[in-house]
Amino acid sequence: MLDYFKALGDENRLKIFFLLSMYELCVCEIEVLLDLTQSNVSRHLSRLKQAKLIVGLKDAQWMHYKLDEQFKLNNQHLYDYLMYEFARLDEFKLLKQKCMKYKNSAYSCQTITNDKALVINFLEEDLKPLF
Amino acid sequence: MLDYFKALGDENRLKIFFLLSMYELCVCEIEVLLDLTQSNVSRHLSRLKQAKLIVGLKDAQWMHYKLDEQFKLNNQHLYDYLMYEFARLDEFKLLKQKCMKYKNSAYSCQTITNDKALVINFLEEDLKPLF
DNA sequence: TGAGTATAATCGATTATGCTCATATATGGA
DNA sequence: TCCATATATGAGCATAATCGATTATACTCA
Repeated sequence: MLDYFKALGDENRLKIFFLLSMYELCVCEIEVLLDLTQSNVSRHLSRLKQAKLIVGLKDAQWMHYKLDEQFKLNNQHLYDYLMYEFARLDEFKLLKQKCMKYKNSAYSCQTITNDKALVINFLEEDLKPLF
Repeated sequence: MLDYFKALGDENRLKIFFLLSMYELCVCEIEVLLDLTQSNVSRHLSRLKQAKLIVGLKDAQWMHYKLDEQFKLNNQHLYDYLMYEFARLDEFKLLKQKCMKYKNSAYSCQTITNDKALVINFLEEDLKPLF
């Protein structure tokens, strides 16, 4: 319980957890979606993995991360709480838009880091304001 | 949400929250039940209060703290999760025993700090091992 | 009003955390 | 084999959190 709270008690890790609650993503995708450095993302993912909130799957040179199914099953109330708040808060709604825009684009794991700044910019454009 | 996780992401604060989920308690009682210094307890209580997890009520020179009812109402899933885990984990079962032993004793807010070390010792004695 | 006590606030030392930069490891493909 | 790319990790730094000790404040009661 303490490990969960510590792991989720950081803004960036909470956002990463949110993204992974919607899609299985690799490090470079999270990097772009949250505009964080690679080493930073990798470290946060390690902490989430260590807390058994997420699991990593290696595919060629990419590491894909997703929520740990055991966590969901064994912590139903906490999971429900997280999903409820994610669906309710504007900050996460915007991030969801951004994530969907990426998923609907032609970008992928293989092309996303060719021009990171460009993709970050593209994803920021024209998000529907919620406020 | 982040504030809740940060506030509960500390062992001592989680224990304090647990104690207050059972009983309304004052600073000196928490001090003895968890064997922490006064300033330490006071600081942790401030953080929990700041996160709107607990509320403080002043009664003469004593500050009594208890869970914030609004928190319970507005965060049902998280609250249920906490109660479920508290009821399940040995660490909290032991602490509950200790707390009940105090409540059933002759000690009170007024007398508990006369000989702090003595009361701490008394409360530690003969707890039923759960392991 | 003054002594005693409970709680809060403050200070400095220590430790933990998050970040960046640089480097190491692993994989795929030329 | 050699290079490019993806990820992980170590070093160093800045900031924040934690803690004990001390001081300040607020309250009670004689």
